[in-house]
Order: sequence, then C-alpha cells, then structure tokens
Amino acid sequence: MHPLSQTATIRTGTSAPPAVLGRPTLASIFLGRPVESFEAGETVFWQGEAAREVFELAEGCLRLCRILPDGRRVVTGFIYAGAVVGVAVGSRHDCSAEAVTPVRLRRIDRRAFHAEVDRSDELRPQLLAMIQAEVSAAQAHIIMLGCKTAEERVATFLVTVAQRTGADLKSPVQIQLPMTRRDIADFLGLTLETVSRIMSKFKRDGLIAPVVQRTIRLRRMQFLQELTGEFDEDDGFTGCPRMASAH
Amino acid sequence: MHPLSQTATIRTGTSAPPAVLGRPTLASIFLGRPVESFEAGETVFWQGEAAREVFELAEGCLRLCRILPDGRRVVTGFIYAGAVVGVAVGSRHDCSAEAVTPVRLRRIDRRAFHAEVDRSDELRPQLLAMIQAEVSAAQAHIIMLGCKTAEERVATFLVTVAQRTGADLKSPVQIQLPMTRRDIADFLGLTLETVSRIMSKFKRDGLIAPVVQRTIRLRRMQFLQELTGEFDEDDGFTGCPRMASAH
DNA sequence: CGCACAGTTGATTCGGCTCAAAGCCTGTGG
DNA sequence: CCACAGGCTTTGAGCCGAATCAACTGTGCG
Repeated sequence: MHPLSQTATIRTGTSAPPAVLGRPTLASIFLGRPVESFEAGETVFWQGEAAREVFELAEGCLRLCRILPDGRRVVTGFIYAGAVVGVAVGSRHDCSAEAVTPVRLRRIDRRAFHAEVDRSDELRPQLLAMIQAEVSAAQAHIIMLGCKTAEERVATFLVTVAQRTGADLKSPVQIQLPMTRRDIADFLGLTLETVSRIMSKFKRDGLIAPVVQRTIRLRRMQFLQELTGEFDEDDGFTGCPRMASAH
Repeated sequence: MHPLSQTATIRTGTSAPPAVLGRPTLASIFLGRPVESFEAGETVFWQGEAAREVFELAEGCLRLCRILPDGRRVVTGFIYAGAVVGVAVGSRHDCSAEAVTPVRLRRIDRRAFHAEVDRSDELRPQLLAMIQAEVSAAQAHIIMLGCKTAEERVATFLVTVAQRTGADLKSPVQIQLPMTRRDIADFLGLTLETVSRIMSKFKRDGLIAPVVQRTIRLRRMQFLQELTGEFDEDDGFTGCPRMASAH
C-alpha cells in the first residue's frame, strides 16, 4: 500500500513458519522480532547515539542524514524496504535515520546479529557483499558530488531510483519520489530551488512526466542516462563496477 | 626514506620469522609474498579490471581515482603504508590505483585472502572493522563534497592528513603532501587553482608554513579545525563517529 | 475558510571555474 | 657550470553556474 515497497518485502506473520528451513539470509535473522512502526518524520536512530542495534526495514523509506554544527544538512542516502541498516558503522551512528514515509521495521542487538552472521558460512559472505554494495554506493555518491553538474546529478538520481525498481531501463519507467525537494537537494549537494528548476526543465523537455503527486514517469531513459555524465556512446552506462573495456 | 612512511610499515625480510606466532593481523596474511615496486606515476590496478587480488601497501602512497567517459577525474582516496586495498569492491575495480610516490607492495589472490580471513576468528572482525573504517571515510568525504566551502575542504584535508600521523593535534604538526595540487583538487572537488589560492591564503594568515618542498607545518591546529566546519566551540572537533552529545 | 507547508519561478549575487601569464623547481645535456 | 625544457605552482582578470533572496502558487487538513 505504501509507496516504494516495490522490492522484495519480507512479510511474515509471527505465526507463519519462517523461511529458516530454506537458505538463510540476513533478513531471516530478524524473523520473529517484533515489528515497530514509525510515522513519517520520526527518527529511528540519532547521529552520535551509541550504535547498539541493527535494523531491517520491512516497509517504507528512510533518509540517512548528517547535520553539521552550524545546521547544514547532508542526506547520505535513502533506504528502502528490504535493506538492513546500521551494520557498517563504528561504535556510534554517524548519521540519523528519519522516516520519509510511514515505516515498519524490526531491530536486533548488534552483537547478536554479528554472532549469528559469524556462526553461518552462508551469512558471512552475504554480509560482506552487503557492505561492499554500500561502499560502492558511497563511491558513486562521491563521484556525483565530486564532479557532476546540477543537471547530471538530478539525472543520475532519477536513473538510480529507476534501477532500484529492477525494471528494464530501455523502456519508460514509473518511479516514486516520496522524499521532498529539500531531501533530494541535500542528497545531491544542491539547493531545493535548483532541483525544482531542473525537474521543471526535464518536464518541459519531455524527459519526465508527472503521473500523480510524488510519482513520475521517466519517458526517455536512454537520453536520461546520457545526461548522467557516465554514459559512453560506445559502451553504454558505465555505472559502478563496469567500465569501458579496451576493444 | 620515502615520504609518508610514518605509519607502522610491516618490514619483514623473507628470512625473518614472521609475527604469525603472535596475534595474526590482516597484514600478516601477506607475509612471505614477494614485494613489488612501482615508480611514481605507475598504475597498480585499473578501473574496470577484474578484481582478482588484494594488495598490502608496504611503503609509499597511492591515489585511487576514477575517470568519467569525458575525462573528468575524481580522486576517491589516498592510501598510505600499512593499508590493505581492493577488499571492499565487487568483481571489478571501480577505480584505478596509481603510485603517487615510489611504492612497495605485496599482493595476494582475493579468494585466498578471504579464505584465510574466513578461517580465523581473529581476522574476521578485523576485516569488518577495516571495511567499516572505509565506509566511515567515504561518509566523511560525502559530507565534505556535499556541503563544505572550498576553504573548509582544504582545512578538512589538512586536518585529516595530520590526524593520520597520530600526532597530538593541540600542538603544531608537520605533514607531508606528496601528491600534486591537481590530485588534492580532484580529491576535494575543486580546481587546482582554487586549492593553490587557499593554501596561499593559509600561509598569509600564518596557519601553515612551508618547511621544504611538499612538507608543511600546521601552526594553528585549533583554528584549522574550526575552519573545517565540523568544529563546535563547546564539544570540539566532531570528526566522524563522535557527536555533540546532549549534556 | 485559513493556515502551514511543499513546490515553482524570477531577479540578483557570488564563490569558484576558466583562461592566461608568469614564476619555480628538477633534471638533462652541452 | 650554465642553459634550457617540461612539469608543477602561483597569481590575476573575467565569467558563469548555482546559491540566495523573494514572491507566488498549489495542496492538503483542521
């Protein structure tokens, strides 16, 4: 029902026999733990707080943000249903996690989580892979902030969200943007006005079309991907790991 | 002899009995492997190349950089002696590693490395801690690129390098900057001219003083830390994990 | 209805980029 | 030993992309 719950959400009643008999996943560690709900705007954990627990987002969308002493804010990432948060941090959270939409999640003690992972030959590589994906996303973010123009950043953001849906990126994709312009701006290192202006320009140019509030349709994916600045005519979108190879 | 080999460099002749009998570390996995040398400017591994091996930097300094199709460059990080590189990546390197100074390193097959770590109850948490530090550094980089001014970025860079030396940050610190202005600029998301101008300004203001070529002395650490934008008068430098706590 | 909040759009400003020209080391060869 | 070349750095002048400041338009919601 909620927006952005398109990815594989683990829906398991406490009574239903969990998938523990099948292949264990990181998410399965949270089975049996009570589900908590947060209203949009509520904070799940705070920057600077001791990182005693890890969380599994069952439904909704979180923003991870960090505030500088003088009030400047950076959104370091958006978290969607199915993801596990709070693993790759030290003893304290370096950012706050705030609910963008109504959120449902489970939590478990960090030590217990790590003990469980450490015990399983199947889970250990999964954890590593998860953290690698996190590093990879951070890297991509650094590239964006380090050298892309405002237009390229917005295009990159839209394409990234579209990729997350798993849809075929050749044809038009419909995406949800539950976060505000300010959230997007703080994620992209821009102002909300600049984000708004560029979205308007993309609409004028027929690249995107509003569907309903906070839902848009990406109409010309190919062109959008070229606008990200990472598109090479010969080899296509060279997102994170792939690269223009020597012919 | 080489600059920037201030951190604990693992110096072990192949004949000397390695520290394997003591507590194993990630670095000890590389003991016995042959040491390779690279000239300044040479590339250790390439962006897009299959990531088949991990590396332990014994001496010197590497820059990790990523090139966009149109030639823009981002330096995602500098690696110093003692560090292990190439672990937290997927199947392909998402950036190249180039020698800033003459470099000496050891390499080992990724699978072998991971097998070794996976086998040891002591090494597994060390690997996790290492990757967490990497995530933390990436986060700090994102903050910097996301909302800091040019002056704050340069100050942050200088303070970060100073922290790495492990010196007491109250008193003046002497640091090596083996990389070029362009490297620093590409790391900070600025142009080399801007970096140069700001360094000149810091010199004029008595914050830093040149010692010899590529070596400077940070004379007023407190003030430099305030310039980073992460300094809070009450609680001091709120670098990565710590945070202004509720009193 | 009226308030609060998100988003859009316009006018103006400014920080950092671009372009250009010297300075400065380091190495090299006569 | 000096002259010269090439790369790195510094400094200046002008410009531009995005920020800032400000007004206005939806869009829920009590």
